[in-house]
Order: sequence, then structure tokens, then C-alpha cells
Amino acid sequence: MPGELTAKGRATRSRIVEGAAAVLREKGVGSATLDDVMARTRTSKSQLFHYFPAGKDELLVAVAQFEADRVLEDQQPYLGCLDSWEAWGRWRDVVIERYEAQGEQCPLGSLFLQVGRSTPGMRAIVIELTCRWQESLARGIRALQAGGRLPADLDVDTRAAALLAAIQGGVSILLSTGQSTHLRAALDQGIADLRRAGSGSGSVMA
Amino acid sequence: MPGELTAKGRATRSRIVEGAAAVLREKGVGSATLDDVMARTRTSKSQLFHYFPAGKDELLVAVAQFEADRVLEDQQPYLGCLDSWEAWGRWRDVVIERYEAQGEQCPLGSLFLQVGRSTPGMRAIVIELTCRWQESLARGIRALQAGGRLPADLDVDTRAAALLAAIQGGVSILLSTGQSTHLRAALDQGIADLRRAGSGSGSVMA
DNA sequence: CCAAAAGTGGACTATCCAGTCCACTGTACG
DNA sequence: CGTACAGTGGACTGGATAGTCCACTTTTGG
Repeated sequence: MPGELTAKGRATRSRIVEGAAAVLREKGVGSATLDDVMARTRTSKSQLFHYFPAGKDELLVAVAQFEADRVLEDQQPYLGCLDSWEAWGRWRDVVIERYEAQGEQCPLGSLFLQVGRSTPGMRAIVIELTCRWQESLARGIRALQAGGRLPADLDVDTRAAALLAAIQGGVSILLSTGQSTHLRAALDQGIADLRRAGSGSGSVMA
Repeated sequence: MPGELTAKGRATRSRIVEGAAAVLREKGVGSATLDDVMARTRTSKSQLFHYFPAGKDELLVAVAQFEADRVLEDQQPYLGCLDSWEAWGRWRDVVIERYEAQGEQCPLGSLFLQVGRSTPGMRAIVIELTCRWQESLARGIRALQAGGRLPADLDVDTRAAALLAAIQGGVSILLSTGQSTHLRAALDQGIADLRRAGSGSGSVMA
């Protein structure tokens, strides 16, 4: 089926994906139905199954891919050039702004936890996003090292992993409680600690 | 209905809650059905609705409360007396061990994201757990200050919030990807940074 | 011992929803 | 112009599942 799409067909397909993404954000994975998607995208059941023959699961994966791509895109151009403390600060602002605006709706988090464990394709998307995100952070840290703003003997990967975890957790808490204090704390503290990291290569207890 | 339970009734009720918790861990909120719970707990529909008149939602809230209580319990006695670096290290080990053993199954995370936003009671449970957890961490940090192991001019609450976010994120990533590297990084880095935190009260950019 | 209430079993209903089917319409292209 | 195929509409089916109902059993307490 794919690759054989007309301009009209492609338009409809992406209308479905974007509409489904919106529905999922609003209603959550558990409550969103194909009828919701149909209503939102002005399509019929046959179209849904025409473009996603494997049904709901296939659509969900497509939406997850769509959302995953947006996550990092939304952090650009800052995430792409974290080569000064000012850039880190601006990136921080963008992240907070994005997730505060998004509020309760979690495009991916719910998808992961709900469908992720069962579907193999979904997990791959999450893992790839995690890797790319962490790699971007690591590149930023290395850029700071290259600029002499951080010592060279830093455990970059652990730093990046910890920072990513902190952001993820902040977002989770924002989603669960509606408060962005933890996300702000995680980012501020994380960047501050990075800045302060002058000493050893991150050796830790036992 | 509550408070009027005989010994037998109480036994059945808690059997239902514990069994439902197990089912939810194994199958996820989205896939778990009342029939699953019935099979697991050797009960009938009428009993489920006898003890949880409001149906599935009420049962889910009860399970969430049950699981939330366990989260902090499982970290005891270490979480309760984080007054030395050794205690922090042992606590770290317990947390990692617990979540690695738990693996993919997330007792609460899925509950939050799935039901949390809709049900008011669920959110309250999450918020309370978050507060208690963060407060425990904060108490630990203050204990270190009291023992002279940390400077007094530390922004304890921000520290605790950031650390909690890091753990949450590490767990999220563990659930999504199956890897505990981020959780380990978050804990190790978080404790290391705390240890290194000698300077100012955490003032951060912009 | 005997009501009355708590506890239990399971058939039944109502509903919702993914997925199927087929008929209809628009459009590309000879 | 007309055929073939992509695209579209929506009724229909099958199955799963939350929730109801009532009859039956056990326990409680006087």
C-alpha cells in the first residue's frame, strides 16, 4: 500500500496521523477510539483501515513516530548547539515552556506505558528517541569541554543520562500532579551541577 | 458499606486488592479486566461490586493506594534515616534493586497516566506520594546538614525535588526501554552532586 | 435454634468498539 | 470517452467487558 499514494492520499494519511495525535493527547490512549479519530479528521472507517491495514495498533505506532519526531524538533535550534551556557539557558526555557504549555497531555508517555510493552515497534521508537536525545545532550557537554568551559575528564555519558532522566522525571511529575516545579528544579539543578562540575570524573560510591 | 465488614469480608476485600494489583502489574491497566481479577482472586462479579460499588474505577483507586503505600515502605528502613553518606548509598542500592526486580511492570506509573487525569482520587494519591517521598529526601539532606556534612545554605527543597525527578525519570526510562542505566546514572550523579554541593544556595540563570 | 444480615455464585444485559464488507465517487491516463 | 484503480462512505458483525440481578449459602447475634 505505501509508496503508491496520490497527493490526495498522502494528504489524507497525514491528516489522519495528526488528528489522531491530537485526539490521543486530549483523551489519552485508553479512552481514544477510532470513532474519535474519524470525527476529528472527517474520515470514515474504511479510510482508517485503508491507510493503516493493521488497524489501531499500526495507527498508534505512526502517531508515536510522529510525536517522537516533534519532541526533539520542538527543542531546536537550541538543543542542536548547546555550546555556551547561554545556549543551555535558552534550551532550558524552551523545554519548560513546551511542557508547561502541553500541560496534562502526554503524547508519548502514555503511549509508551500503555502500548509500549506489548508492541515491539513502539519500544523501538522510544529507545531511538531516548538515544538521540541523550546524544544531543552529550554533544552539548562536549561542546562546553571543547570551549574550555568544562574540564575534559568528565563522564559525559553519565552526565547526559542523568540529565535526561531528570527531565523525564520532571515531565512525569508534571503530568501526574500538574505542577512544573519538579521539572524546573531538575533542569536548574542539573545545569547548575554541570556548571559546578569541576572535580573528578564522576566516580561514585560502591 | 465500609466499616461493617466481618473478618471474612475484610479478608476477601484485601485478597481482591492484592490480586488486582498483581493482575495490573502483569497485564497493564489497559488490558486488565475484571474477569482477570475474578480468576486471580477466586471471586465472583458480585463480590467485586459488593466491595467496590462504584466498579472498576473504585477498585483501581484502591489498588493505587495499596501500591503507593508499598513504594515508600519498600525503601525502608533506609529512606527513613538518610543521615550519613553510607545510608544514602544503601538507600541507592535498595531503590535500584527494587526497580530492576520490578522490571517492566509499573504498578503506579501506568495507573497515573491512564486513570490519573480523569479520576480525582487517583491524582490525590500520586500527589501525596510525591510529597511524602520528596519530604523524606529533604529530611535526609537536612540530616546531613545537621551532621555538618553539608553546608547549611543549601536549597534543600530544590535539591530534593530535582533528585526525586531524576529517580522518577530513571524509572520511566527503565519501564520504557528496559534498561536501568539511566536510573543508576540519575542516582549516582544525584548523590555525587549533592556531596559536591559546597557552594552557593543554588541560584541559577535567568 | 432461628431470623437477619453479610457474603457468594453466576447468568444475563447493555454497550461500546475494532474490524469487515460492499457499494459509490473521483481521478489518472490511454 | 472509458476503464481501471485509488479514495471514500457508512452500515453491519462479532466479540469483549463493565455492570445488574436474583437466588443461594454462610455467618452473626440474640
